[in-house]
Amino acid sequence: MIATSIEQIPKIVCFDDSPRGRLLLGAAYLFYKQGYDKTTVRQLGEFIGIQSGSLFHHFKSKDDILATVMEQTIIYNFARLKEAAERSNEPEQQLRDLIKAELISITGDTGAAMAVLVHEWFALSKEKQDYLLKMRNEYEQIWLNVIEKLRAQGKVKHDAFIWRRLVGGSISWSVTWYRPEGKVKVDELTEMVWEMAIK
Amino acid sequence: MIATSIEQIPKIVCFDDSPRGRLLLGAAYLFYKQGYDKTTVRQLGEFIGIQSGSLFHHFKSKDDILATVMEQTIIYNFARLKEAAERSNEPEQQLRDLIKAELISITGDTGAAMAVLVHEWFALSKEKQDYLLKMRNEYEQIWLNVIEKLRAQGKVKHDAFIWRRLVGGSISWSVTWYRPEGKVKVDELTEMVWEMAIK
DNA sequence: AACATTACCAAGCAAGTGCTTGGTTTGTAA
DNA sequence: TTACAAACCAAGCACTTGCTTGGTAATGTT
Repeated sequence: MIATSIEQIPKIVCFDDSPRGRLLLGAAYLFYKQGYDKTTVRQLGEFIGIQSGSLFHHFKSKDDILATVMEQTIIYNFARLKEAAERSNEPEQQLRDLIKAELISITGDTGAAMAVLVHEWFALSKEKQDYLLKMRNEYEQIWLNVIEKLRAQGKVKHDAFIWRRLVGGSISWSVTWYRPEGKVKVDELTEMVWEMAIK
Repeated sequence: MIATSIEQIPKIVCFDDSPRGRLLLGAAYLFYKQGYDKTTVRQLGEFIGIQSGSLFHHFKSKDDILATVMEQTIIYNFARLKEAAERSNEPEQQLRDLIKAELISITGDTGAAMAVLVHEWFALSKEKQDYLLKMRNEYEQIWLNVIEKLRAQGKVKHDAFIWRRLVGGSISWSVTWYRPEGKVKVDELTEMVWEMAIK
């Protein structure tokens, strides 16, 4: 059920294959599978094939590892969302692209890291939370821009913030049940969320 | 920001005011505020005003405290949902009642305990997960019954399971942002979710 | 070849963890 | 008053935790 070494798990694009990158990859996987607190530095060391003490050559604390996993994940998925938003000029299509991009972030290759981002948020220090929140706000701004265009066209009637939160909830929640290898494909799911959001 | 003794926090209906009940109330609060792992038995003891060792007179392990908090929460909110479903015979109104009931579970008095249920699920032993999953299934069945009625009327077109998960996601996610004491009232939010779900 | 940097090991420390133990207090009912 | 169980205390055990330290091997650069 749970892998015992880093060779057994799929790569994640936002982590390179330097020693540091592999460390982050392994950390993302273990934090995802068992939670941050239940993952010990000894276990993480063994997982990637070094002594636990050697971890602290790359990062100054376990906390720092978690924060870096989250930071890289946010940066990468921010870029992905931005790219999706620029793929079209037509708001309804833009919305479709945003939904799909976010679904892929959550259920695709970066899914484990994204889950860590949501689940272990409070394990972070307050300062790091604030720092990452700034990026999060930029991310949300992309959504809000599209929503406001849809509101101007009368296609969204509710408050933009709340609307985003309801739609975002549907998407985020998919981490708890959706499996990309299952029957329902991402495009279908995208369409269902899209219809619910805009009809 | 965070309370230091049990007198400062609001009661939760599913815990009585016996020593055992107060223990569970305090545990739900601390687990909610700081997470299960970061809450020590010493802190919990101090919070409710007894020695840490005395906790184990009431429960045989810290794990057992968490499981009991979750169990009581599920039982109580299962009853609440059942009651809501029986309030009307008209599916559209039933749906409204279900949405509102679940929103109240999550954002109202039992909110802290519900958050623990979601957040700390994997901290539970496998057997206890299985046990609680059975109750969870009964809970979901109430939803599915109403959805199937709506499908028969042609008011819901998508697959019932996925539909429920998208709507459930919107509702569950509200724990991350919604504050009952804020501007938006529960009835308004209910209406917004309802419209999104059925229109 | 000589040096510098990066990556790592082996061992262990200080602090904190859940939980146990043996005994004392408090409440309750006959 | 006596009897008994429930509720609790004070102390500490056995263990795990994140992290430090002083040193060695590997890697790359000039």
